[in-house]
Amino acid sequence: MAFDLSLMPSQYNPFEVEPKWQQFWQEQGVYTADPDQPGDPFSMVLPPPNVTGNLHMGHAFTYTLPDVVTRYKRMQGYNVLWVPGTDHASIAVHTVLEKQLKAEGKTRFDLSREEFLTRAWSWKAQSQNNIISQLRRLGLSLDWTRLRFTMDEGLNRSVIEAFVRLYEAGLIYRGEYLVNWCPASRSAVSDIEVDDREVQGSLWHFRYPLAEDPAHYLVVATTRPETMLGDTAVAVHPDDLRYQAWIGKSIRLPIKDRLIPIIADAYVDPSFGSGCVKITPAHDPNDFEIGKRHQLPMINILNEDGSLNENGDPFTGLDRFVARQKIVEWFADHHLLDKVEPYTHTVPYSDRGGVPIEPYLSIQWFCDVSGMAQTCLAAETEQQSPRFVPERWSKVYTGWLEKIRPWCISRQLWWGHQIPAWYVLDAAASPDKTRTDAQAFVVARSEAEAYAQARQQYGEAVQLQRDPDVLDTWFSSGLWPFSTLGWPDPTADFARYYPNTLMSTGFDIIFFWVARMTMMASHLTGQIPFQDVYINGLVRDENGAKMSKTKGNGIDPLDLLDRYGTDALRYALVKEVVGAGQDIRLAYDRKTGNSASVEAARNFANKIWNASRFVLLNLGGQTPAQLGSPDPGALELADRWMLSRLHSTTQAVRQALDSYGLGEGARLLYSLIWDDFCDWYIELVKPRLRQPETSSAQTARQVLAFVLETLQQLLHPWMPHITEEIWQLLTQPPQATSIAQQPYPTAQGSQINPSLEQSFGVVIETIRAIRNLRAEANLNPGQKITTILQTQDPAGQSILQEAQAYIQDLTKSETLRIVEILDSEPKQVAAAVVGTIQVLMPLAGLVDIAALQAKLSKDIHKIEAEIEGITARLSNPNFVDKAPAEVVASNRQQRQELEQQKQILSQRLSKLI
RNA sequence: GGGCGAUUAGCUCAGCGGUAGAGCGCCUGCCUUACAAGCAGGAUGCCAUAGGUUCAAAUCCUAUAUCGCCCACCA
Repeated sequence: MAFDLSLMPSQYNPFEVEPKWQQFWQEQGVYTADPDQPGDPFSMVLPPPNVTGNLHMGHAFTYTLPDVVTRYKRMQGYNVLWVPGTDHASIAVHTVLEKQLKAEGKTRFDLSREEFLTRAWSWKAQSQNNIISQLRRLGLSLDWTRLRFTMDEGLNRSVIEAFVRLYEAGLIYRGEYLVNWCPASRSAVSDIEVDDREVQGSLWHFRYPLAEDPAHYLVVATTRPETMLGDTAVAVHPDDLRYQAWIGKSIRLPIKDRLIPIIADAYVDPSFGSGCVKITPAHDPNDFEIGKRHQLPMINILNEDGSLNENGDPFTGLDRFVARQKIVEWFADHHLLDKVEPYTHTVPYSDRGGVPIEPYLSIQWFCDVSGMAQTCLAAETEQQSPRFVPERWSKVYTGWLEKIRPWCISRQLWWGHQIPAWYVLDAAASPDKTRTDAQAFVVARSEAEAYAQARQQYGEAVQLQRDPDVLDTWFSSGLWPFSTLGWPDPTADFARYYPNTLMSTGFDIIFFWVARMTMMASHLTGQIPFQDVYINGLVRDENGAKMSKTKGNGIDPLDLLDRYGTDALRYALVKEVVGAGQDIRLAYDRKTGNSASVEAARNFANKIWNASRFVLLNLGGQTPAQLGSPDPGALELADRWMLSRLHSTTQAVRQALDSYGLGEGARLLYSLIWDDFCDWYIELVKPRLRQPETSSAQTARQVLAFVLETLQQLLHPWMPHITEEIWQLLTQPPQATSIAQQPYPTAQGSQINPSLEQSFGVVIETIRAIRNLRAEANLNPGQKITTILQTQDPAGQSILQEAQAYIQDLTKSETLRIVEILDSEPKQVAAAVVGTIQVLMPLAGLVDIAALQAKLSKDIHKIEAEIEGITARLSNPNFVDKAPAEVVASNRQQRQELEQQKQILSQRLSKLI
């Protein structure tokens, strides 16, 4: 039965093949994990993409890498679970929705919380569908039956449980904190929403008179004069000799006429400015820390909209920037303005509001993570748990844990997990976040539980109001490795797949996410949540710049998928990866939308496709199983060479994959498939297949079938779709099954033959030399020639004899003579040397004597230079004494060979003249 | 200011102790019944600079320069 060619057009079409198998995998549940099945577990959770917008190139990269690992592990027989999901991303979703509201001329405060959340959920539904279909297009082997969302019912239960447990352990508390406040949007913003801009400002130097002696003053400098209204101290360095006498005395604060102390704190840099710093604990993070150290009062002078409050008297009601001017004028008028300098400094701006943010004192919820951090540090330094790949990221992780600070977990937003704390209402007052409040509250898993608790403590008539704030998104993300497995319930998944085997993510979220997961997990589950952390770098644009929305230099992965197919994009991204954690640059032409590197990968796919087409055309419809294994005794030289290459590469690929060498594995297979299999083996086997009835042809078919199937399995982790298609066409499995479920090829040491590979290399070089002579003589491709190979080396003789038919065929030599000694000397001969083999091509009337002469001379010069180098080395006694014997021996042998080559070339040259 | 990467062919990058490799691009021939998204052949490199270790350095060490990232940011 002949192969139906219509199944394989001469160009590979990923757009037909890829959706077909994505659907097949889904329908067959190929990636659905079963905890009851055998096999060592290999488990991962997908870093959940935000439910905002589309997948970008970073996602394509950071998700393809672990997919390669996962597919490898699955084929190795592990019981694999890879859990997909999405993240609710409080801030990002708020940003999107509030932008929509703004277009309608509203703010979220014009809506009820319920109305806002309804909008948020519908946005989420739409966005999640979009993202899921894009993840599917990447061909990721995720278990979709276990899809989670960080705000779904089960995860909400995990979050509430975690909060209550941490609270009950005394690790969650309320406290004062300076948040980044955006006066324009009247909300707190996170650090990542703060955009540092360099601005040309001024540094104002104010004189602060001493209380007991107004004639003397200290000079303090500030970039924000209005904050002086909230000053509660002036600080100097404790060792600063200039101010020793002042420490402990008081300043009479101008305008406010308030007495504030002069304190000593090592934070102050004596060499900067006057060495005196005004301290405004309620409006500056550093001052806040100093204020706490010295128990200074914290005076908030601002309203939520950035105007001055009653503490800002006499400027109450003025905008902060208007007040700034007034205050500067006041100091100037009172001869207390020492000087004004132009000053360039960075000012934090709100991404959302586009105005400078204010550090703003408020009551927030905190998590004391210091104990967890210590546990994680000990695990990392003592047991390398988790193990970072590459290892250098471990330092980033431990460095952050070492200087850990309390984690502010409350956010003044609506979309997210609402904090499970209820305030006891006394005078029907809502909780006031701007002052230290002594308001009573209870923390509980539900409102009913909260009331039960409150009634017990405060009597039956008690009324409760839930804290309106939500938790930092990273709080739920921090539970992701175990909340997705059903925690806190003792589920089968949790028992089987926790802790995870691998966490694969970008370096940018080691702090935000990886450390939060290890800390939360260490406390709540008593375990580090994953064994290995594989850190990937960035995908940079064609100029090496980081892709970002603001720069607008992103490259849309969907465009590249549409143009080249999924396998091509996957392969192009992974092939670039060296070791791990290295950034990659993606070639891209912004005008045409072409990407040279993805195109090269697409061409590689097409090459595989056509090689498979050739094999299938020659197998007569038989599968590898039907053809059976070749009789070892029937294997010919090329067969043995191909099998050796296949097995030695298999070994190298497995070694690479075992140490996360994903790019190296990709490159090894490229060369095996394109160079060894296509350029050499298929070409060598063609003459045998022209006589299909012979046993030589049958052996070739058996080897071709076996090698092709093995290649698909080897390559499958990188290019899952095309390998599935070819494998199905080739093996025609009777039942629905996927290549993803086949065992990964194992290398058989008995088939690996280095000396065969080496001597076959001589054959290849000889063929190349003959082809080169043909090309230089400008012979027509069809022109038949006679070739003479001369060598006295017995090993050379024997390999050439064995490969005679190959050489003759691939060089179109009508006659090929292999001799030890040249009998007759033809007149006009093109010549070259391979090792100790002399290659001669009699070409009466066709040889350009002058050109050949020049070429031979050039070769001789090159060899002489090499001989000189080796001779210098060998005549150095230190080298001969100290270098390993085999290195010395190989140098000697090399020199001998080069001398022979030189001799042959010189003879040839002399005969030419 | 502290830390981490990178610097190899025109471009993008491998190699990481025994004197250089790939893909793309370029040049020359080819539509050779698997593939022109291809085949054959070819040209191209003081491996950033300066020291050091070593018999031997693109490869290890130390500085320097340039580029890039992260963290902390002096009122």
